[in-house]
Amino acid sequence: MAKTNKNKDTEGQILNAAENVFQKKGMDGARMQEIADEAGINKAMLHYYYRSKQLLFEAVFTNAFSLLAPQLNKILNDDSSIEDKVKNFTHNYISFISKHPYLPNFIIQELNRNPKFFEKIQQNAAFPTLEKFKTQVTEEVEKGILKPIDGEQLFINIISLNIFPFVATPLIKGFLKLDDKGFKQLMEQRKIAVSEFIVNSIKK
Amino acid sequence: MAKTNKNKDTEGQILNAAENVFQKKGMDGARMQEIADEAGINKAMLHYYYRSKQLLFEAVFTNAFSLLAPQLNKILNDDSSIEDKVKNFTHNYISFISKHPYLPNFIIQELNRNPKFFEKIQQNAAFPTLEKFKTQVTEEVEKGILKPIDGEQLFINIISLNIFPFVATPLIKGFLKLDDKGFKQLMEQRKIAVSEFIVNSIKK
DNA sequence: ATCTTTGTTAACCAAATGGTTAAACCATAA
DNA sequence: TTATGGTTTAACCATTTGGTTAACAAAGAT
Repeated sequence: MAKTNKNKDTEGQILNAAENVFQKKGMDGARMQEIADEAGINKAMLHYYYRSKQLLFEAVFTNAFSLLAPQLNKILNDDSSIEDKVKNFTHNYISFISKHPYLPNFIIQELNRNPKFFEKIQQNAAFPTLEKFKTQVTEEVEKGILKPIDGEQLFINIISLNIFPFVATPLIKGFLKLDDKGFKQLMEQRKIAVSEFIVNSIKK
Repeated sequence: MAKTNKNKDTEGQILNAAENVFQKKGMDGARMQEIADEAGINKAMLHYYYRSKQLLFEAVFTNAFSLLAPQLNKILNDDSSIEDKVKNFTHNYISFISKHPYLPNFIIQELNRNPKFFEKIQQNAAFPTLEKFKTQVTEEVEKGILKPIDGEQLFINIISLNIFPFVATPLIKGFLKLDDKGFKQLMEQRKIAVSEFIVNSIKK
């Protein structure tokens, strides 16, 4: 039933299927049988390749985060100005997430369920840190490029504005009375609207 | 085990316990036995008063949303200027959520699990609509009080900035290397930081 | 006092679920 | 051809879980 089975090998098929099911239903809601059905194989194979539901889930989770991490690095560790980073990140991130709509909610939800998972993703090679971004904000404020603002708060603001609509999609669609198409259009507009909104606020 | 059992009656005790468990673990992760234990009663009582897990869950869910709805009405249907509403809402909402930290994530998560629940909460008497807010933004833009901005985008921005940190708490705590106390302080600062950020962006 | 309704419990049940096993399958190297 | 090793399957198992039942207690109602 899986649409995009790039992998011919069983192990990859399982991971693909597990991604679909876990990201839609979460650890608690997912069923091993459903993953097996989606992969078109016997349930015992899941255990043959991944031992347990927990381990299969962890494979999916770290995999998911390693997709997201490089996106965050673009705003945190790129060399351009804050203004340019905001513009680029907003544009790129919304494009990226439109292709992986379940990703942010999945990660946030499972991190809420078990905050210790954060340690697991921290081991990721590309794990992003805030340091550079914070000093850069301080510098640009001192140089008079930006209005005074705390780097941490700005970081939270940027990711809030970009990520939240994709986490709370049903809520937004409900309040704004949008169907799938309308929501997509609105997110398309946000590529510019959000960066304008941020730049308007911080640029001197 | 429940800390705040204001209700002496069994039915209320069950609802309190169910709120605790459902909001922390979600529909799929919650166990009827755990709710019974938390309420200090027999599991059969849950079914005696609420028939099924599904119905008990729905009672908790609509209850939770009816706490949140009046908060949203403050920004959508209050009579003050946009600037004042932003300031008030930001301040009040962050205070409110600090007392109910599981609320926004619970609602968002369960709405993702089953988007049809939106119809259920729409029947709520105090259900907020966007109409007034949108026309008010258009008016203030025309009067030259605000820079040109779309009302819907502004609404999304406001709730994103206010809600997201409470939905993605473990992520924020991880990136910013904060403990509980540090996170609380940061949210306290946001009461002013967020409204400044928004007002800076939209005020002419 | 006794009947009736409501509340409460322990024991029980059927279905679902994660996980295991033993046998079969199959490619490949000797 | 036939061992050999990894791969796959159907059947099975133990536990968990939402839900039920029948007996019992408490409290009004008559």
